Amino acid sequence: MSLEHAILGFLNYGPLSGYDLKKVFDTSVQHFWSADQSQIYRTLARMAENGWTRVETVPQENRPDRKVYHITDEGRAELRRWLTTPLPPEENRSAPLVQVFFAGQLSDEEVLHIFKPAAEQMRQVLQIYGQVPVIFEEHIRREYAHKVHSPRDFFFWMLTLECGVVNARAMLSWMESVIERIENRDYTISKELIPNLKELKDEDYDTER
Amino acid sequence: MSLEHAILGFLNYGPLSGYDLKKVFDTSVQHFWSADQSQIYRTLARMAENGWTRVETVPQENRPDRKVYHITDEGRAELRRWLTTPLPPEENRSAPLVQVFFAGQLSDEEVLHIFKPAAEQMRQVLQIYGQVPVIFEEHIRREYAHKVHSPRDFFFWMLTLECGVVNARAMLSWMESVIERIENRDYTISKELIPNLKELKDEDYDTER
DNA sequence: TTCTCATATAGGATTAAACATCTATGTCTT
DNA sequence: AAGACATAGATGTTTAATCCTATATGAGAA
Repeated sequence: MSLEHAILGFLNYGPLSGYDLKKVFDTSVQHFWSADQSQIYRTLARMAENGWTRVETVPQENRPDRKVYHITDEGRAELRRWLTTPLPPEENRSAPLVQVFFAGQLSDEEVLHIFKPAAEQMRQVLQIYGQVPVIFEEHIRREYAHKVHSPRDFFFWMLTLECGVVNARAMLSWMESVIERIENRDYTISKELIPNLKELKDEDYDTER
Repeated sequence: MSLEHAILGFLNYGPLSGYDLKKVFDTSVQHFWSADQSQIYRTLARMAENGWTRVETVPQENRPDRKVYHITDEGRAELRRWLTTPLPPEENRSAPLVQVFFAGQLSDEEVLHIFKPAAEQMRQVLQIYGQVPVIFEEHIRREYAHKVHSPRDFFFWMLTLECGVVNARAMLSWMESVIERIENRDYTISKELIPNLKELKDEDYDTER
């Protein structure tokens, strides 16, 4: 699980409570790792049992005590171990691609009715990405200034955004090319993208159905 | 859940057993939707309770009975409903990006030690994608020829591959650009990709640590 | 005055999935 | 003769995550 390691990564910049962590997740990594509030609390509790974190209970008046988590030496070791370990290839499950795979069972109009909102969604994602650095910088300047260590840290933070933009642009232009082909009733596959494709001949199809 | 709908999609081409389905998943959609064997059986059982499928038990000698699942009218209706419903935006969790985000805590060499295997992995993925149409076509010609309906069906199947290739290429060239920048100790963010980025000045950083 | 928002933590229920293991047997290879 | 592989199905356990709800209270807005 990476939630644990993401938490360790943040705690390594300084101690935080569950509440703090939720805010940090939402304002910095939500574009590639969303975290549920209750999940954060539960994970934090488990990590304290593991010995990766140490809890400091800060009493407050008229409010539940803040439980501030500090990273321990074991936690730091685990973070380093994980950060330097190449990850096994992810298998990405994509529900939209399931729709595409079975889209032959729909009419052209219905297919476009799926692709057009999806393309529009991608454009919105790109817009949101455009605003992430603004929000992120505000946040850094206000509350977390003391946690920005160096331009090099900042570089890696922004790389994750770059990755998102690259991805979203690639998806968008692919979707647009699909929309164009369908509108032109041109059901051909890009030879450039899929070179090993032999064209199936008519006799390969069961035209009975 | 899309596993249900993927199963409905396949059953709509013709009745299949759990065992058949596992093979079909592994040879056609594994590049964007892997399915666990036990998960398939359980889902199939649930769907039969739902009324989306009907079970036909085919006795065999010296072997467990085959339980062949047929799609019902309700199942077909549900499939259509789902296929024509635009999906809410997916939030993609990416453990590798978590590593990138916290890579500032590592040395350049250690970062390259993550990125280089990742890039190599991507190249392999692209190689595998190159062979998918070959395997897929063999499969179609042998066992599932009767299930290929039309060039249009085939078009959508191959679109899912196109998408994978587009994605993998985008990721690979991004990774290569990151590797290059790090090797040159050039920690700059692409202005073309992230235009809204104001450069942080030295006084914005806490140089104490 | 009521309502929402912010602060702060936490438990219950449910879900999708992964992982391991089990039951049977036929065929093919070493 | 032993082992691997294919056929065919199924259960138990654990994990990560989501959703909903509960407990407290202060501050500010409608």
